[in-house]
This record gives sequence, C-alpha cells and structure tokens, in this order.
Amino acid sequence: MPRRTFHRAPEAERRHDLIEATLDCIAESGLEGATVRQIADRAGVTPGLIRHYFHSKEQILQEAYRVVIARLTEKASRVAGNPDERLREFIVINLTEPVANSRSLSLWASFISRVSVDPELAAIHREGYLGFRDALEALLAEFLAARGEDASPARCRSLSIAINGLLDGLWLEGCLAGELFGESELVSIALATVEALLGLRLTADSA
Amino acid sequence: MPRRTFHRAPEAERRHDLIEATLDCIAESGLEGATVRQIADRAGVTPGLIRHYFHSKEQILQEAYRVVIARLTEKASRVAGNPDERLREFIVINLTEPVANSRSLSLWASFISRVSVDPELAAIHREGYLGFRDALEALLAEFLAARGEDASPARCRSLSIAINGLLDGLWLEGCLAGELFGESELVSIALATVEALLGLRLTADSA
DNA sequence: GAAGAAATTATTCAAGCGTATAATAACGGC
DNA sequence: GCCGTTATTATACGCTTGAATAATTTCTTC
Repeated sequence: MPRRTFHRAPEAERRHDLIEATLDCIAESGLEGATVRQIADRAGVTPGLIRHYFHSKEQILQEAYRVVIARLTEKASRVAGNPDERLREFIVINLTEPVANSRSLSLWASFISRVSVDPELAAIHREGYLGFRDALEALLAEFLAARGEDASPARCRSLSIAINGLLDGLWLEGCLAGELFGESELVSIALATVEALLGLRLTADSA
Repeated sequence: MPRRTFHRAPEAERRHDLIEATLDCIAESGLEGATVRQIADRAGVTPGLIRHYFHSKEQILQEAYRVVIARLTEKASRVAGNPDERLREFIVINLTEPVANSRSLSLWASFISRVSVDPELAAIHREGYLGFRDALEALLAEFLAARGEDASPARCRSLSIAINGLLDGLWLEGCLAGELFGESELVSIALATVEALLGLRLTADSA
C-alpha cells in the first residue's frame, strides 16, 4: 500500500489553509464538529500535520478566532470620506454583507460561547471589542465636532455605547433571521435611530 | 463493595434537578463540558439515570434551552402598571439582574451556537424570539396610543425592531463586560435612546 | 545527483464520549 | 411486613477524541 503523495507548502500558506478549514468546520457544524480529523480532512492533509503547526487544538482555535474578529472589524476601520460619510458608511458596512451573514454569526457565536471559559479567547475578544468601540467613538467625536455640536468625552462615550449596542443587536437579528426583514430594512432602521439619537440628519450627499 | 444508597425522587423534581445540573455544567465549562457524566455527577446521580428521563443527550439539551429562554423572557412579560411604566419597566428588567449577568450570557451563547446546526433548537429559539418582539411591539403600540401619537403598525414594527436590537446589544455588552460600565449606566443609556427615538419622555412617575 | 533537513504521513495510545443492558435497592399498596 | 413495581445503580461496549511517535517523502543545497 503506497503512501499518499503530498507537496510541501510554505508555512504561511499551510497555516492559512488550516485555519480556513477550521472556520469552515465550525461554521458548518459548530465547535464540536471542528475535530482535528475533520479539519485535516477539509484541508486535504492528515491529522498529524495540524500538530506540526499548532501546539494544540486550543491554539488553532485561538488563531482562528483572531481571524474571525479581524474580518468583523477590519472593513469598518477602513471607512473613508468626510465625517458624515464615514459615520454613515460605518453603520452600513456592519449591517450588510459580508460582515452580516449567517456564517459570520455561526462563527461568532461558537467562539463567544467559549470566551467565558477560555481566558486566552477572552483576551482576544476584549481587544477586538474595545478596538471596535474606540473606532466608533472617534468617528462620533469627529462627526459632532464637524457639525459644531457638543463633542465632550462623556457624551461621545454614551453615544458610542448606545450605537454600538444598537449595531450589535441589529447585526445579530439580521444574521439570525435575515428573512424576517426587508432588503436593507435594518440599515434604514439603524440610520433613522442614530439620527434620532444625535438629533441630526446623516446626509448621504454632503460632499 | 456495597451499592451506593439513593432515594427515589418524584419525576418532576428529578427532571428539574437534571436540567439545572445541565445548565450549571454549560455555564461553567461550555457545551462540551456538559457531558452525561458531568451532569450526573453534579446532580448527585449516576449517568444511566439521565437516559431514564431523557431519550438522548440531545433531548435534555433541548429542554434545558427551553428553560433558558423562558427565564430570559418571562420576567419581561409580566410588567404591570400604566403604559409608561410598563415600557420603562420592560427596558429596565432586560438590562439588570437576573436577566443580565454573565451566566445568562454563557448559557445563551452556548445554545445560540447550536441553533444554526440543530433544527429543533432553532425552532425553540424562534418561538422565544418572536414572542419577545411581539411583547415589545404590543407595549409600544399601547404606549403610543396612550400618548396620542402615531401608532400605525408600520411605525410600531420599525420601532420595535430598533429597540429590540438596542436591548439585545446592550444586554450583550453588559453581560460580556459589565465592569466596563457604571452602575445602571446601560439602563440610563437605553432609556435615553428610546426617548430620543420616540421623541417623548418616559416619565417614571406618570401614575 | 547525492545528501541532509524537515514537512508530511501512518500508526498507535489512553481517555472520554453517548449509549445499552442487567442487577439491585427503594418505596407504595396491600 | 412482605411483594411487586420501577427508579436507580453498576458495568460494559464500541466509537471518537486529542495527542504522541515513528516512518517516509519532498525539496533545497551543494
């Protein structure tokens, strides 16, 4: 019985493939479906190889979580334009594809359920979360200042907590049961709510 | 070696104890920590007994999820008083103990991550979720009507989606990192946001 | 093209899993 | 106070899990 043939891949590529395979497994059948054997299978390698690149299964899960968080936050950190457009864009991005879809939620929820158990995951989580809220707070401060409104730290903090909560909640609902909402209904609701909260219009064309 | 002694418990009590033990295990170490043996251990019985009361491990998890959802929603469904007070109370309840704490989140997140995998859990979830949103929508309609405001179905729907999202998100943040927020800070923020959204004050003393 | 390094496979292990079945002890009815 | 019912324990089975180790193939370098 001949050994199966294989090719040696660059370390970065192999690690990337293994993490992608891990995410696929989790998205498809949850954390308990992400066994070393399943992951290896999907990546087209044998189980032993995983432990050649990662100390343990825990470690590959941690690195996979970093990737998930990065994808959930990177898009939003790259908004461009004037303060109006940036704030508006931030809201839209977080409530539409590819940030908002059922796969994202599956991944997020799977990891969240381990955050309270695994301190390492908790650290990764907090870092991503605080970064997200800080970005939103900066956006708000900038926006309010440009409009000549009160941009005091206390107010920005309150507003960013509220808007962050709103976005989280709507994102969750949209991912969980997107078919219950009309096309871009959640985006409209989010924009209207933020406008009511700020007492200002978010013009789409304020260039 | 003598057999260990035991006492025969009424069916309802034993089922209740087994489900509580299941929730304890999940809250403490996640779904993968809730093994038949661990659950039995914590309930002070032997593993075999679990299958005397539940067809399978899947079934005990489903019933445990029903309990979790019931606890997250039952408190809010029992608000009393005039429309003002009821809406206000609904908000407060959902952002304070015992609905909002890290244990609730652990349980919720553990199950949510299985909702996309197990159709039976998905059904249980949807039922609880829709009930919650309907309750909120009814509360809103009542409140707006009492104030003589526009209480059209379309408006109530939009508002309830927004407020539901806000509450979900703030609940999540509070549970995940309660120490980042001041005492009742999230409640204040939620109330202020809802007031801005409705364009009305939620007086605490409008009896 | 031979040699050496190391990436990859193959195989094995002990532990833990959910489940099944048989033995037994507790309790209610008589 | 015995007796039948059945809740509960005890034991065992087959399977999967994460991990460890040894064998082998690939690729680079000279």
